[in-house]
Amino acid sequence: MTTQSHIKSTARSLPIALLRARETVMSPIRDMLQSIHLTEQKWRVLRVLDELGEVEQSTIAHEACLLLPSVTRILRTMEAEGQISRRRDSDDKRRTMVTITNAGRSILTDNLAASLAITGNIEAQMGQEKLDQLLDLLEELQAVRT
Amino acid sequence: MTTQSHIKSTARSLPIALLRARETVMSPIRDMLQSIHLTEQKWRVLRVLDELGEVEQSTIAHEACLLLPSVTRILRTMEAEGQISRRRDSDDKRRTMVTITNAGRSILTDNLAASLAITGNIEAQMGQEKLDQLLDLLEELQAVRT
DNA sequence: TGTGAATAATAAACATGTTAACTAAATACG
DNA sequence: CGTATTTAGTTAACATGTTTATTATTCACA
Repeated sequence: MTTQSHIKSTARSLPIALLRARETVMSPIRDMLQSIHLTEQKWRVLRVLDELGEVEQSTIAHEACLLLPSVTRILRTMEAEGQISRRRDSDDKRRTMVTITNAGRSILTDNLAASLAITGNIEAQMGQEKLDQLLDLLEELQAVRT
Repeated sequence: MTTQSHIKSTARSLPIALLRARETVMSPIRDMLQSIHLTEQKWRVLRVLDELGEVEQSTIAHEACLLLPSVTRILRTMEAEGQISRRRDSDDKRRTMVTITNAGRSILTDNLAASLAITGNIEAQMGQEKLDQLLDLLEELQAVRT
């Protein structure tokens, strides 16, 4: 028995449970990313760009769960490193359109096997069905109006 | 069609899906915390201490998904603000034992109704059964060896 | 069509998180 | 015993994220 104030256990607190689960999943991924000198944030940007093609910076921010000022700084270094390219949109000159370069895409493909191994390990322990179910529920949760 | 490199969509990427789902859930909670001048991290520390009673700082770090240097800094200000108290363990003088104070516990109880309302809203949209299922799956995922 | 509001992005100041090095205490075990 | 290793916590330097203000451009609509 503890001194608890009749509050739901942290394991049943949705934000804490999501955070802890994410830490578990990210641990081996962080190891992989560290070995290729890529931050978690840059990796998400590459994933989003690979998926969506050419998009504006606000879209990257939204999809990769980053704030726009972070995106500005991150893209500046990613452009310098040749992983992405940027151009001013001619229709709306406020917009900067961003695309992944071949070099950027190579980073993803070069590490595809390692990524699949990490996912495979989790799938082997939880079972494919449960993992799919979890991803379905997470997608549904994302769609909730808050 | 996009330029995609045969990589699973980000919505089916476990770490990205967990992050996005967490952003959805945290949005109203962040509003609540901002109104009581509490950071997300301090809120997690209070939740963990309320749940576990007196624990050492490493335990807080592990349970609240924080690094030890962050815990050091966070606890220093929380002690100054009277939300927690610390004492040197007499058996093992390396350890610092931490407890939540009544003032700290009050912060949790004072905001219990608001927290329940946020959870209630999500539950109303997803259904209790699915939410329970999601929490079960998240607990299971946390237990995976990586 | 012109003027106020909204939007995209950036810059600067600040807060927070992270890494590496360090201190103090405890443990392992030769 | 006593010396090497491990552990708990802190500090300091650095990297990253966050907030607020600013600029440039476009949109809304009177």
